[in-house]
Amino acid sequence: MSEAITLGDVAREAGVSPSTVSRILNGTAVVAPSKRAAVEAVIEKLGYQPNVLARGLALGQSMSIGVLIQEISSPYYAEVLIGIERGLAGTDYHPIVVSGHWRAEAESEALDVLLARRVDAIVVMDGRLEHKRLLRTAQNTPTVVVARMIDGLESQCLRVDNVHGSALGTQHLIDLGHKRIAHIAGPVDNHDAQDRLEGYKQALKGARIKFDPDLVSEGDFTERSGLMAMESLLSRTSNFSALFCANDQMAFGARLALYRRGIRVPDDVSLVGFDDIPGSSYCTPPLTTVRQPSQEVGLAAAAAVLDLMLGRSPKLPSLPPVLVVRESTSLYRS
Amino acid sequence: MSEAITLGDVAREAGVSPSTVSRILNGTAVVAPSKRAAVEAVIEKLGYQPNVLARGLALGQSMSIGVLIQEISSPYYAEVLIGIERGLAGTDYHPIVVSGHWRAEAESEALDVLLARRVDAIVVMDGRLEHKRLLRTAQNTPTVVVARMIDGLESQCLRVDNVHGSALGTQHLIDLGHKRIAHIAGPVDNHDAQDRLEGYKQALKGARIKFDPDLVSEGDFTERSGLMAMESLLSRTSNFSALFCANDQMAFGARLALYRRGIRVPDDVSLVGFDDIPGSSYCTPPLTTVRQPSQEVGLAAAAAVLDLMLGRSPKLPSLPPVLVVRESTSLYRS
DNA sequence: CAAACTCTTGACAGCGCTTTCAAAACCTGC
DNA sequence: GCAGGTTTTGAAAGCGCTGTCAAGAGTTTG
Repeated sequence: MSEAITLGDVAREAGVSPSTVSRILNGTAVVAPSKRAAVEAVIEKLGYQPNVLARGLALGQSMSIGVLIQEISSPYYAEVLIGIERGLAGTDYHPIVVSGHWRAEAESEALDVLLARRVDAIVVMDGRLEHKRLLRTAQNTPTVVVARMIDGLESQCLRVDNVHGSALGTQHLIDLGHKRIAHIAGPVDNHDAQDRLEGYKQALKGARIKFDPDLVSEGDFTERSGLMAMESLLSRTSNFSALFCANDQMAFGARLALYRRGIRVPDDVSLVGFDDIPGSSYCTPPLTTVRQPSQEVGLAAAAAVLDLMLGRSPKLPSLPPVLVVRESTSLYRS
Repeated sequence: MSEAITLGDVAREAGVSPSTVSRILNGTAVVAPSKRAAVEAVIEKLGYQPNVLARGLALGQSMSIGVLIQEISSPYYAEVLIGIERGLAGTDYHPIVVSGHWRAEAESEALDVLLARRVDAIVVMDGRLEHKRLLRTAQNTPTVVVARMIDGLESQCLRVDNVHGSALGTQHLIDLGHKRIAHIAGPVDNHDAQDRLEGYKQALKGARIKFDPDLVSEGDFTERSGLMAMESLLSRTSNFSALFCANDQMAFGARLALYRRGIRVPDDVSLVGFDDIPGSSYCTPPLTTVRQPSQEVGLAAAAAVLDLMLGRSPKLPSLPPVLVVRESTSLYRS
């Protein structure tokens, strides 16, 4: 493992001072064309790459943005991550991502990892980390919170309108003539899940369909939980013609439960999900769902932290969810 | 944005020298219990967190492991990433991941990013980066290559036996009585894709079924390409009763194409995929597939770089693919 | 042609930490 | 109670880079 080449090596080889090399590298000042050429030649020859860490130490900037997500394996987060990656492309900042696994304690440790690496800004996605901790962190490090609303940090929270999106999905079912619409909700302690349940209720109310608690079952956003929620629902009743799930992954699980019982989608029951993860357009039948603009969320989060670091107040666009009608829903027929 | 607390602050506050604090932090030497207690109290009180970057500079180690993947959105990579994350948990190392998007140039830039950050080791997954570049990099930085075989770096390449796995999947179809077995292959220039095609051929040969080029169609590992490949295949012939896809994502696409034509799975055609990504057990019908132990791959890669950094020669286990029979395959009936 | 500038350059301190080295403090035992 | 040995501790240098500052080189002007 040969030692890496340093700026000093370049300087010596080119017969100039380290300062000069630094200036050329950063364009901090004008240097004589001849020296510039010489230095650039040496850099090329030696294959020199500046040490970002050392630079960061000197500048008091690490040039990295911490991203705290819950599960890297979740397609939804993956999409947002892509957005962040793209939003940071072209800048000298790079994301470093850690996962919290939906456990406050693990999230806290993950946050420590980011802080210890002196990330210049943080994007926190979802999770159960205490508000206090988040507020304190935001005080010292520019922070943007996605998919959560933290009191006292409103201007740095980026959320899509889940209530509205959920109403959209439910309304679609209502428009197709369905009256008995079941719902598989997310974890009760999750803000998004609550909002989606709320949107479902609102849409029902708007259509003068009375809310029936028996028609809702709870999952935890995973496929597996969707399957189980569906089964528990079916064991209670099969008196429904449509199902709205709080996310696509649970919709997949539910769809499998239906398949197992020989209940056809959309012929026997219409199915609507939420998120529009990449797999949703390729399941059978392609899933009608409420699309969350996940990449755009990532893009916006990246833009926001960039703004924050420049001392500007970030403008967080409102990203409206939209209904994507595919093939898992059809007209109600008795 | 208040300034972060430094080791010096702690030292001053505790009335000891920075060296002493450092020693306590790292357990580098014995210090008087009284001072240790004092320092620890101050650390607690101030909420001090060591600056990993500064520490890295002094030590010549960044405490981070670079991971070059192709697409963060690919479920397969996501799984491997989880493995790496877990394999690194408990150490002081942390992964920093960059994506190459299957483009040699982008990969090269991504690698530069890692090198500029002076990562202590690198895990390269797949991709099209030139061997030369990889070899040169490996010379200076401990490197493990996953899903590729680089001449001259064999002992640091981790691959699963794709030929064997593919034969397994094909053989399963043969065992079920199928004779006309189609194949949707991956990109010809991809090593894994080649091996899987090879395995398919070998299994056919073993069963004395002659290979029919008309029955293979090429995709690029995405759902979309699977759909298109299937359509092009179907436009050519529908004289097959089974389909083996080079990965699960293409299997999903193919499955959709079949669905669109009203061809039932597994009743009309049996379907086998490769990888066993998380979604595969929750599609309808759950997909029979050849499981790649992706998390284990990540775990092994992590263990290997850790070994490499300690100067030990890494032991890369051979991780055999296994057939996972689910519900997308059934006995051949004419 | 010297005075008065302006532009380019290098020396040096410092970012937060570790580590070497030598001094200070503490032990032995005689 | 002190020589000799063993710990514990702090001063200082250094990791690779940037930024300040003042010196040096180069221009312009009266």
